[in-house]
Amino acid sequence: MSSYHHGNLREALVETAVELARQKGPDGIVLREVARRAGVSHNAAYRHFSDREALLGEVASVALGELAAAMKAKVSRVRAADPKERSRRQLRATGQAYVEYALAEPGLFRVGFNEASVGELVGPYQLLSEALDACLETGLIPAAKRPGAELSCWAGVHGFSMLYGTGPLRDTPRKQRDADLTRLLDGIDDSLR
Amino acid sequence: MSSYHHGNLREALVETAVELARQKGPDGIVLREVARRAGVSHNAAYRHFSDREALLGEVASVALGELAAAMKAKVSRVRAADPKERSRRQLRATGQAYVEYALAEPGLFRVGFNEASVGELVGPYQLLSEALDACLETGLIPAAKRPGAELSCWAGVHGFSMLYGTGPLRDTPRKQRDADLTRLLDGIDDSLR
DNA sequence: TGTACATCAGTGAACGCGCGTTCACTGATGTAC
DNA sequence: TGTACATCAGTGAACGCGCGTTCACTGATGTAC
Repeated sequence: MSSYHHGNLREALVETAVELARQKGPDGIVLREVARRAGVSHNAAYRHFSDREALLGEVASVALGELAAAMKAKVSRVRAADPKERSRRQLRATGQAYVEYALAEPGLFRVGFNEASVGELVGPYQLLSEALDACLETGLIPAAKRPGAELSCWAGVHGFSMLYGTGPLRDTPRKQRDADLTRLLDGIDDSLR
Repeated sequence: MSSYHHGNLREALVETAVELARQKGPDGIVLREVARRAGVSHNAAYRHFSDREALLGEVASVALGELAAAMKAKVSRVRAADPKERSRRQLRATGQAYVEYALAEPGLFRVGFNEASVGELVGPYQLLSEALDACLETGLIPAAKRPGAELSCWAGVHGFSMLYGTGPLRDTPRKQRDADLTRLLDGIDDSLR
């Protein structure tokens, strides 16, 4: 009786797959290994997911959810009396949180970006848009610079994440890396004035 | 007598592997498939490469060589009488060529970045540095902005390449994409003044 | 100039591995009467 | 309240596949004498 009906297998499989993605990235999500770790026969997953791809999609969704949550949290922690300064720091916070998440969870982050449908990106993207809107309202950035501003922000932090996360700059010492990130955000800042 | 001594197998294997990388990315470089396409038994490669990883490294090196060449070519094609304007356009050219290469050869590009040792990046990186130096000399960018300027340029174009190449924006229509790239480069431009 | 021989670059078979997916099955659950 | 039965969520075995790597081998090459 103990284990025939797991009761919560779908959720357990997703969690296990997420864990594997954390440790080894997209290629680490291997159906048989997921099943093994969940203590279930290797084909039980097919009761809950049509195939491996479907499970990957679920993991990607979790990853982007976490990313959005991290961004939101960091933004909400910003304190500043002056609205202009506040909007500036909030924009920076979105970028900072993005990079921090990508560096802390390189495997999950990659699954998120390889497997995400455009729709699932809505969360993080929306947060960036809102931060930019706020900067516009406070007058931090001029109206002329607002359209398409998402792009340079996103490209910058995404590129940074790639280069320092799994890319050729991955062995940069943390201190240097942090300084580099600050400079990158400064640059983005400047480009929007 | 025809085929026992290939004569040029090492080179042929690298070329074949490059071709596979072009078509399918890093995971497409499969030793047995490379050998098959080169018309040689599946273990012949071990006479020339210690293992699969060594072959991948060779492909990465080719990719980065191509990238550097494309950047160099585009820079050298810039024509402008005013030195300031010329340096500006040359800097843009490096970025543009980078993105163009990444989008035209997503598979090879990824091999280049997954497998490259820091040393092999020297080519492309150097070209960027030189373009920035030139901008400094002509007075296009102030001395205060020069240190570390490589970073925001690189992160920006690299992120763009990822998002539009294999990432979530990969289905953006070409026209839109080109406009987005122009805006990105404008932003980088602005951030350096 | 001819030839013995060392060296090199290939071959073919095999090892051990792991994967995703499908099939026919069976144990557990809960619901209708 | 008790029970027959449909349904659901698991199991175990098997299929077909392909991989990287190693082993003992053999055919071709070129060089020393």
